Amino acid sequence: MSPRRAKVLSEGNTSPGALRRHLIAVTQHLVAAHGLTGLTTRQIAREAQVADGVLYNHFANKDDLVLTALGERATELVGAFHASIPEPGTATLEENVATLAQAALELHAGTLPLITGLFGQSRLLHGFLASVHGVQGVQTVFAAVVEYVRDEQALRRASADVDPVAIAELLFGACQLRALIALMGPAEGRVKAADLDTLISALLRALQPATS
Amino acid sequence: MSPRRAKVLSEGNTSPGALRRHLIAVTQHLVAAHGLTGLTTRQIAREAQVADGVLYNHFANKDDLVLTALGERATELVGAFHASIPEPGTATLEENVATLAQAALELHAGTLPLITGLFGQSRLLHGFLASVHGVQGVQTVFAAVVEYVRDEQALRRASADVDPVAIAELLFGACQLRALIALMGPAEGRVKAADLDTLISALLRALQPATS
Amino acid sequence: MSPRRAKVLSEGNTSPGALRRHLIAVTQHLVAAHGLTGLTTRQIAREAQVADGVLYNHFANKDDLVLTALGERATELVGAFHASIPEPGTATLEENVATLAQAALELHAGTLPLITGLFGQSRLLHGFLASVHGVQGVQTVFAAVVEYVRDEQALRRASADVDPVAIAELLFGACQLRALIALMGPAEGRVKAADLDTLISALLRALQPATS
Amino acid sequence: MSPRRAKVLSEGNTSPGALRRHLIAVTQHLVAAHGLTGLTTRQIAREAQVADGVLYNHFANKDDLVLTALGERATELVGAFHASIPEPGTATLEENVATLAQAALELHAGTLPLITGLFGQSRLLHGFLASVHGVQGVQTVFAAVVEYVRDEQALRRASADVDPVAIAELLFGACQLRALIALMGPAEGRVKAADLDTLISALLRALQPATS
DNA sequence: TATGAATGAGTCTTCATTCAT
DNA sequence: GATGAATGAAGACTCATTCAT
Repeated sequence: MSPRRAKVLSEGNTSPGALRRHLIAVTQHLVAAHGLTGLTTRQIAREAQVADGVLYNHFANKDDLVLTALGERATELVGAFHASIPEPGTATLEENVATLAQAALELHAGTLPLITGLFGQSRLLHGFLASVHGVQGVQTVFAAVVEYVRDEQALRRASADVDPVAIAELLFGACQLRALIALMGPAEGRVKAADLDTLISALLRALQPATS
Repeated sequence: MSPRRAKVLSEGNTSPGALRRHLIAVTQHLVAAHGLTGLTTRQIAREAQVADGVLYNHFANKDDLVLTALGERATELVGAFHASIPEPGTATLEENVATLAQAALELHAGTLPLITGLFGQSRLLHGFLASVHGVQGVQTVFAAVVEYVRDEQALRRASADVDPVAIAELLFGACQLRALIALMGPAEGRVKAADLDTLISALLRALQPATS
Repeated sequence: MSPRRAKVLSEGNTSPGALRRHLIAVTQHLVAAHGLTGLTTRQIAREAQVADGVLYNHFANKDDLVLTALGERATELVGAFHASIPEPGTATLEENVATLAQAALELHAGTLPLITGLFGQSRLLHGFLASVHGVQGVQTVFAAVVEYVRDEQALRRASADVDPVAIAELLFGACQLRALIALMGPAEGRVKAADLDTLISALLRALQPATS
Repeated sequence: MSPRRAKVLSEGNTSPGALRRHLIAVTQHLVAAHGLTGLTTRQIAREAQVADGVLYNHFANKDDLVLTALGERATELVGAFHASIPEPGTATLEENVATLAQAALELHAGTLPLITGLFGQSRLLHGFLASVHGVQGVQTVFAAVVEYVRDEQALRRASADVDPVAIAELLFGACQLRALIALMGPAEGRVKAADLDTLISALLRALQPATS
């Protein structure tokens, strides 16, 4: 009579798209935990406690599911990062840079495991980039940091002599490096509250206005 | 005494292990061009213009070949980097940082495509790390940069107030970031002479001795 | 709810595990007909009129299928033999020995082709022995004959001077010998009603009570 | 100049066919030790300390080598058995039956591992049977036992009422059974001096002349 | 004749995808 | 929509055989 409901979904939840969301969540979880490389549709189905075929009722194919899951997660992470960007001129520059560094570390720690298996699979990679460009693109993240630095320069809290893009590259790069190294270690306790102090000090030296 | 030779190998090349080297080179090329993920033994064989089974006359299995190829290439890149490290106190600090940055960019641009598909395949990843640790390990690269900075600090050409490790992280991180972004672009013309000037300026600001 | 059905299975046969049983039967047939040595998964699939991969939907791997098929068939044969063992003291000793001999011949004729390819493949061999020991073990077959002889000795229908184990060895051995020789002949018409009369006479001479 | 000599062969041994014999011996050894199933040409070559290809300089192909090795060994074993057959009328019947039983056990213990992997490979099996028929065939072994029994019957040392063929079947069968069971146990210490006393007693009962 | 690397058909197995129910 | 067995194209690897030297 009524369409069969997947066992996992609580009985009350018959809203259309509930299973779709469940599959996305499971996929995100599996990718974050074990990477893209070993991921099979059967694993996803089993972890989701759902039949092997359901996937194809909600997605065109595996790539579609994976890309959707990755895209959504990336959008979340990007959103979280944007929300963390401090208002220029408030607090101290040091506090703000620390905030940015922490946020950047979390962004990369979250992002890197997702995309690590994407390179060399151009179809997936470009699908991912396309899906991420559309919404609140990744490049906006970088731009936002550049923007922040520029604003602080305008406010004379940062030296106008340093290139804001270079600062953003140094900040993001160091965080990405740390995230990548963490990825090579044991799977547990990936990033947590890393000690970013020395990095921040060095960046502040680069930013500091000329001591008149 | 002399066994059959593979058709691909030029007639003059009868040196033992020629095909082994050929397979390694082909594998390095394929990994650099398309990543580890889609790499199949048949692809390697076809690209090498050789029968499917040859691989197993020279390597224990696919992993053995891949690890050997990756390890050799990494060792080459590491060696090239080490050779580029300037002597502290010679030339100007700026010239030296520029040299280091260029070398770091080349190192990461060469390294990243190799290891990008390694994450999530712990067997391969750890095999790779083990094989690279043995000789002139990767970690020595980072240490060498730290060492260089420390030496310049001792020579008073760089401020003693900045953490050498932080500088190395910023330098390597920014280069890795650029390499990763290049990886996402069109497959051709990966690195070339990148414009590192703004990065170098920013780093120099971080390094500069207090203007007394 | 009802999944796709394999084309081979008659339309009426929707019982779960039908294809599993089909694969087992096909495997038993192939092993009985051509032995274990040349048996490939593709042969099984083709003979079963089924795709190459089905096997792995129902069994962990080829060994699992083969062991299951062999174990089931052996259990059947052992069961049939046990059912044929006459009640001591009933009928005549000669009739009973004839019954036993016929049953033993059938047991060995059925068993020998199954295990003939097992030697030298210790993994399979031990798997088979383990799987057969569990239920109504093979060794119970031998013990049952020994038991029968002992009972007839207690009833004074057989001489107490002869070793029951020796009688069982002679009986089983001769039947195994015939089964092996049949295996070497043309593949068709393996056993049929063999002429066991002379064997039975000889065994009865060994069993006969001392003519006082 | 002089044709290359295989390293294993002592330098003095340049007689043609020496390497051929070496390969046969190695093959016999390997088959006896590990059976036919896992036997590869490379194994043979390595064990023989010889290049992979030599085999094809002395034999048409692997089957030819294997069949030759098996045939020779079988002929040896058959010869040894024939040599053991006692002269009818000499010694006691019991001693002679014991001698025959021991010889039969050795024959089967040596033969069975050789042919165990042959069933189900009709090409090999029939090649083997053909090669053994030619010379001093296997069936002559059985016939010789029948003959022996018949002679003892003529000498009145064995009852004329028992079928000599049946006696031979019982004797050979029991020995084959023991050899097969030994094959299923641990690989070491295959047969050795088995306790055949009870078997011999039982056979003697079957053979004993009517107590007039 | 001996060498031993090269060959490639064939083996077991995996896995994204389909589809009858 | 949901189910889960069936499908079959690939993938890694083996091994008897060939052949230039």
